[in-house]
Amino acid sequence: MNPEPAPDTLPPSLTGLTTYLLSRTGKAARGLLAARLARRGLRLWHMAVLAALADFGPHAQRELAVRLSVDPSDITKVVDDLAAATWVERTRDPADRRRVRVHATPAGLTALTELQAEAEAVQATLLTPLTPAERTQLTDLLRRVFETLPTGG
Amino acid sequence: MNPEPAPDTLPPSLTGLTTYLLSRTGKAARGLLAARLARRGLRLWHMAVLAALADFGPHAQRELAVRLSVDPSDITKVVDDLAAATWVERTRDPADRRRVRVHATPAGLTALTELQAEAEAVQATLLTPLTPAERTQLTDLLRRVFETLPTGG
DNA sequence: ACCTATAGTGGGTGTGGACCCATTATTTCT
DNA sequence: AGAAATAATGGGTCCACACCCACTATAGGT
Repeated sequence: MNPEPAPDTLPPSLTGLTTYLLSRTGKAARGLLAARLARRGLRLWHMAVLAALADFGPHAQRELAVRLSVDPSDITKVVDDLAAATWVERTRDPADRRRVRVHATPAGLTALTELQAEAEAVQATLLTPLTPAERTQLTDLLRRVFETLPTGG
Repeated sequence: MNPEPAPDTLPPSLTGLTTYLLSRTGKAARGLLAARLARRGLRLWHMAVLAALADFGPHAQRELAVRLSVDPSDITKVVDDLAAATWVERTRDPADRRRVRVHATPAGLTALTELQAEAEAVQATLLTPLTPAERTQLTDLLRRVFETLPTGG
């Protein structure tokens, strides 16, 4: 994650490409957030799953997998961790006992709020060079690009 | 790289975070470009090294490592590949015979132009929802964010 | 001459992410 | 009832990336 490595000037052939800028700033954003979550022993998927439960209520694990476009078997592992932290609970769906309904606990919701605060802190760091108006503008442009993404729009 | 996985709606708690949008669109950008380069048996660093040589002329390998913030031993491997493709040539620096001067061949420069075309194709795909004015606006905002990045100016 | 520092190289490690398969329990279809 | 589909789980694979160390060759300082 390239800590402090004497950043000579990069080739304009690269920095002139929006693709490159997106890729690099995206990686930085991801890295900063991941680092903060790592301090709590978490990864990005933990936050994503919590967010899905908070926004849309209880899910079967398979529903989580579909919504977040993750392999079901990986969802199992993420939910394992969240359950160990008492942030979510698993209950067999009585209507279809194959399904495991996952719901966030109050502690889980509180935790999510903290994680979101972390994300906003990263955001503040990242966007310092922009005025508030420009920040919302950037977010807006990004959201529109994101929504029509080839993979997962 | 999540090909076509039934993209249900994502949690607004996530999509409302600029950090998240940056991370995701950045990853998509990187993924699309990497996929195109992979078809030619290349990775992003190959393009980066070529770009550095094209923009700033011959480098000692260590200079490349510093400029691009890559480990010197990894630069060796990238230059190995580029040399095998006859896109760069290595020559011992007669003034300091420890140094290996790397310079791009004409073939290498032509190749770079093609790679840049690939990058612009990705860019076109990615930014379809935006008007030309908005695209330059996005690039502009991103460049400013990128230039003040915590890691790698 | 001697010692230290630097450039390049090869080989290796650790991590995270995406992916995949086999197994078990349960449901649905016929 | 029996067959086929589905949910969850545990186990692993594969790959890219960043990183690090040991070694050789050369240069520079004293």
